[in-house]
Amino acid sequence: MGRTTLQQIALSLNLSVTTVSKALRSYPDVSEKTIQKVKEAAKLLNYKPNTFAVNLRTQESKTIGLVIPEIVHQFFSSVIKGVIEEAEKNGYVVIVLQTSQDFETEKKRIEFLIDKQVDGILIAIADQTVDCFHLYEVQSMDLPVVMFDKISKSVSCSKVIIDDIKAGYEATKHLIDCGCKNIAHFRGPLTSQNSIDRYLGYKKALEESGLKFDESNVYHCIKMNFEEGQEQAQKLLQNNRSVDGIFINTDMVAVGAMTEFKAQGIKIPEEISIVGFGNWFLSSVITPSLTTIDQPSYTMGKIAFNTLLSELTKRKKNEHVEHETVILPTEIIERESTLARKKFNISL
Amino acid sequence: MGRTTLQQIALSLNLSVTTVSKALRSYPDVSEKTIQKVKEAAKLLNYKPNTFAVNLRTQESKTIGLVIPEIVHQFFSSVIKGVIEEAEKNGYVVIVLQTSQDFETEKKRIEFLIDKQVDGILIAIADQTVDCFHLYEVQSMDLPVVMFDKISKSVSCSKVIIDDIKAGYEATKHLIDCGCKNIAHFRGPLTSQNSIDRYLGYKKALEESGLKFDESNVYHCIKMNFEEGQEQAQKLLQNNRSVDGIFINTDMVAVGAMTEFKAQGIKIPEEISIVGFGNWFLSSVITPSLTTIDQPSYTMGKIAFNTLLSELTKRKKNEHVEHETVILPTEIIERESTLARKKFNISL
DNA sequence: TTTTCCTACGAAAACGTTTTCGACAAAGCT
DNA sequence: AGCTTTGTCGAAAACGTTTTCGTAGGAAAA
Repeated sequence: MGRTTLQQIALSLNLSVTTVSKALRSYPDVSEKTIQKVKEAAKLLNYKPNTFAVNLRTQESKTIGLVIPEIVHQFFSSVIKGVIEEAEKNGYVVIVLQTSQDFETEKKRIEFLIDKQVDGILIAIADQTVDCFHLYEVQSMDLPVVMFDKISKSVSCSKVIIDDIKAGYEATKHLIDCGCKNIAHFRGPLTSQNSIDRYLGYKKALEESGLKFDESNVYHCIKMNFEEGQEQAQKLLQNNRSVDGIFINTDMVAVGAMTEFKAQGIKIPEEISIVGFGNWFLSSVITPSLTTIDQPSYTMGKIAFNTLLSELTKRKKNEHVEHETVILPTEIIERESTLARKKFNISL
Repeated sequence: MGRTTLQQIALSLNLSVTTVSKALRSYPDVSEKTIQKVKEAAKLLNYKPNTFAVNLRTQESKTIGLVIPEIVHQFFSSVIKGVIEEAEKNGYVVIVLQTSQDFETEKKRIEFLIDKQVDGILIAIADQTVDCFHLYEVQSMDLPVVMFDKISKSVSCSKVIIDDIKAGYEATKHLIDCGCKNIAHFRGPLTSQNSIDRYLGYKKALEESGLKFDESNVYHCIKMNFEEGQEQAQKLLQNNRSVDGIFINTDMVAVGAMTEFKAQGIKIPEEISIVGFGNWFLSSVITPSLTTIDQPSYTMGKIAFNTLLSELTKRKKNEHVEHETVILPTEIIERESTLARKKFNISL
């Protein structure tokens, strides 16, 4: 009973385990005739190699770890999908783990993956992550690491990202083109490279257009959720009623802000234009629909896996691996939260 | 170099591998003194058991498979989160796989998991799944299966579900209480037990309230996405303009339908009241907000894992395992898509 | 004929654990 | 003293592969 083993095939054919093993992998030092015989017998007996034994012998698990801040999240769940699909195609298994944006749990998750002996790690680091010693440790164990989306410049590894500065610049530029004169920004955590770059893009667009940049127009979000969008919107209304446009770090916060503005009777886009980030599905169905920056998530997952895979295969062949940084394109999606004002300008 | 092994600890302490192994697991036949010595040395040398060897020896992987129709999906991603969290607490690893609601890929995924030698499988079957031989096969290999949410009555295993009949009944009852007289239903695939039960609940509510049940008021959705919601809404408008309430199988379809109704200038809830299903986040932020049925997803994932875990531990102890069916509570969330009409009735 | 060279196969080690079974001493009991 | 019990430890087998190294025998070359 149980799984058929090489042993059993060997016995049934009067061959040795060695020959059977080699035959199944089409070694050149076994005759074509026996290769056929063995493969037939294997199919007949429904032979499946014992993963545990193979792993132990080859010292690799065909398993990679995927570490992300949140699972229930449109962007990251799309990444998961991309990674898993690509992994499955190549016979790899993915262990998905979540950090809840917390540094300590991130360290624990990495430790867990090392314990489980994955072949490599794909990670989008937590916003709270400040140092990356836990990743250096991974690398010191000779495991390849590929970072995507939420990266740290301090780690020397392959990366798959978007150009957040450019995206932030274009989002802000769009608001300027719509005629906004006093543009605020809801930014993310200070430690997040995404937030930093989008903020820099925002600043650059303002300065290039001759609009004054005012630090008091920048609002900080930490948790980046719906409620924080509402809170910051309230704060903005208390501070400065002359703001006529906002570039918001992420769609979820933008939707929170829009909900608050609507509740206070402020008209979007007539009084305030809003640009979000991420092109979440919900941004297309809320009223008014939200202008936003589309960023690839599914393909980012696919590409991230494939760069990791290529590092893995190169290592196996003892080839030199060159770290590469892939930058994926973003695109602005114009919708109602800015459209009206643009029309208004054109008619002038 | 590389990982420290039992061998190395044994050597450094002048003990045998056997004793070291036993000491680390605190066997009773090794003295307290050496246990301490060994554990110290293990910590000092940063010993981590080699998973591959342990797996091979114990013939278990501490890994389970999680098979779901879609990853990028509010409900299922929450389930994933629940499962993974609970698994991590218990030292288990989760392999997440997606079927895209397709029967053939479901079979392939199951095969993949068998190949990878998981200890058990958690599954929400695809809508297109008609027979469950692939699951019988899993069970015949002595692997426990637990189904959740999307189940098949033909499989004898533990299940974690909601009472879809009751939920469908209450959704429809709510529409009736709001004064709707001609209530339509957007149902899901014929092969999905969820859809069947919600449909039955809808029918039951109508009949109990003395409203006529009309099969032509039932619209079939297959893919259950936004676009289908729009299409069915269009179809409904062409067929029958006297419908004043709809119970829609899932929020995403409901949002599609609402978008179409709004585009056609039909007022919600004044002309048509709508109840969705699932309490997706977006249903709370669209205009008007959507009345819906809240169903537990995160806890469903947690409970599903734990019932699987208990089956696994019982099997290891050679205890008899009793299949159980856990039914989790649902709750109706009343929002604007039905609220107004209710108020109107009260004022009469 | 002898030597060399392939071809096709197998023995055995290794991967690192866990567990069974014994061994041996010391201690406890008639 | 003889016997059993108890407390510690280790040898060895086993899990199922993969790979290194041999070897037997026949064919080709000398």
